[in-house]
Amino acid sequence: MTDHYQNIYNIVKQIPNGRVTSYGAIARCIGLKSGARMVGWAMNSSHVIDDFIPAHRVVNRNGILTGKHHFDGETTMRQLLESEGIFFDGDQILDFEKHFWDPFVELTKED
DNA sequence: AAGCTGACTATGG
DNA sequence: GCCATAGCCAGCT
Repeated sequence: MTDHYQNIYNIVKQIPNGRVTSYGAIARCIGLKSGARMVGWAMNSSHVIDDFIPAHRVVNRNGILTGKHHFDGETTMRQLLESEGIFFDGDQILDFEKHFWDPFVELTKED
């Protein structure tokens, strides 16, 4: 396998517009024992690959934009999500559960 | 080679 | 509800 990285990217790329998920959710979804940190690390490396990775749709379990500093601007991540219809309280997503996109559901339904 | 850091999470005080 | 610890492990110095 191309390592868990490819799996992570695969999941993140499937996050629909206006939805978000957490690092831990992705990690567990692909059975990543390494923990959620590796997911974040993968995001950091996502800028090297050709695929577009909507990393702004990946936040921590609290719905907080912990990775905003890795974008062009400190508000880029938030503005991207706001443009997708997500509201914020500072750096925290409002109604996080409503916007939460569970990778398990997507992989389970598989229609 | 050894140590530090980090886009995390869970647990305990 | 905030602060400290611990588990996790890939990259960087």
